[in-house]
Amino acid sequence: MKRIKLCSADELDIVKTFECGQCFRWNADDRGVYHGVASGNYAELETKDGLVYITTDADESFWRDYFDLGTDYAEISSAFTGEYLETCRQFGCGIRILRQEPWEALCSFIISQCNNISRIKGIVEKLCRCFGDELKAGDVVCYGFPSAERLADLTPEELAPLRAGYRAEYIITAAKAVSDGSLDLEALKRMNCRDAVKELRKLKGIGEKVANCVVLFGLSHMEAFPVDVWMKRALKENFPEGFDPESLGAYAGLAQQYIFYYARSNGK
DNA sequence: GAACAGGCAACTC
DNA sequence: GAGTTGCCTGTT
Repeated sequence: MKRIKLCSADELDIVKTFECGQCFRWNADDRGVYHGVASGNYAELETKDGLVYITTDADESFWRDYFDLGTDYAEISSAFTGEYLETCRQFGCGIRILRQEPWEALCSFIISQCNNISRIKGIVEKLCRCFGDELKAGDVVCYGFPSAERLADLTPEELAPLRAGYRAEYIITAAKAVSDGSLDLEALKRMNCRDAVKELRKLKGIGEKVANCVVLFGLSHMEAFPVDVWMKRALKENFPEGFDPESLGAYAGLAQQYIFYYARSNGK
C-alpha cells in the first residue's frame, strides 16, 4: 500500500465525517487511525499537522471522489443563513457527504431503522464477513460489501445469524429488486431527487426517512433532507413556526448533516 | 419484566 | 390524514 497526502484537515475532518452517522464501515483504532472499506478498496486515514493522509492500494482519484473533495463546501454552505444554521455549520465544518455505493447505502439504511449505530455496524460487519468477498491489502484481510446478486438468493433463515430481525426480509426484497433489474440504482442517480425517493419507496420496508438517506448518501442527491426523530426534535425547537428544507436549495442535505451532527452532539 | 430505540406497514377512525 | 400498534433484537 502507498501513503498519500489527501487534503487538508479543514476540508476533511475524518472524525466528524466518519462519526456523523452517514456510514457504518469506518472504525478508529487506539491511535485515532480510521480503517474502512469502500467499493472493495481498503484504506487507513489519519490526520497529522493539519493534513489528512491515506494509506491504500486504490487510486487517489477514487478517494477524492468518495470524499467529494471536488466540491467547495465552504462555498455551498454560505447559503445556510441565520444564527442557528450558522452555529450548526461551524460546529460541523469538515464533514463531507460521502459518495457511497448505492447498493451498500440502500442495504445499510434498511438495517438502520429503529437501531443504534453500534448495532448497525455490528450487523453490517457480519453481513460482509458472511457474504462479502475477502480482500487483501498489505497484511490486512477485510471483506467487501456483498453484492445484491449474492444476497438475492438467500432466505431469511440464512440471514438470521446477523440478528437483523424483521429487517432481514427487507434486505432480501431489495436485493432481489436490484439483482433482477426492476430497481436500477444507477438510473436513480440520473433522475431528480423526488422521483428517486418515490422509486425507492416502492420497496417494502423503505419509507421516507430511509429513502432520503439512500439518495443523499448513496446516490449523490445533495438536496435530499432525511428527517428522523433527532432532526424532528431539532427543527421543532429551532423553527417552531415550521421549516421548509427547500429554502436551503440544492445542498439541503449538507445542512441536514450539520444540524443532525450538532443535535446529536449537544442535545439541541 | 417493561419500556424504548436514528422506522415501516397495516390498520383504525 | 392523523393516530395507533406490532415487529426482531438488544439495552436500560
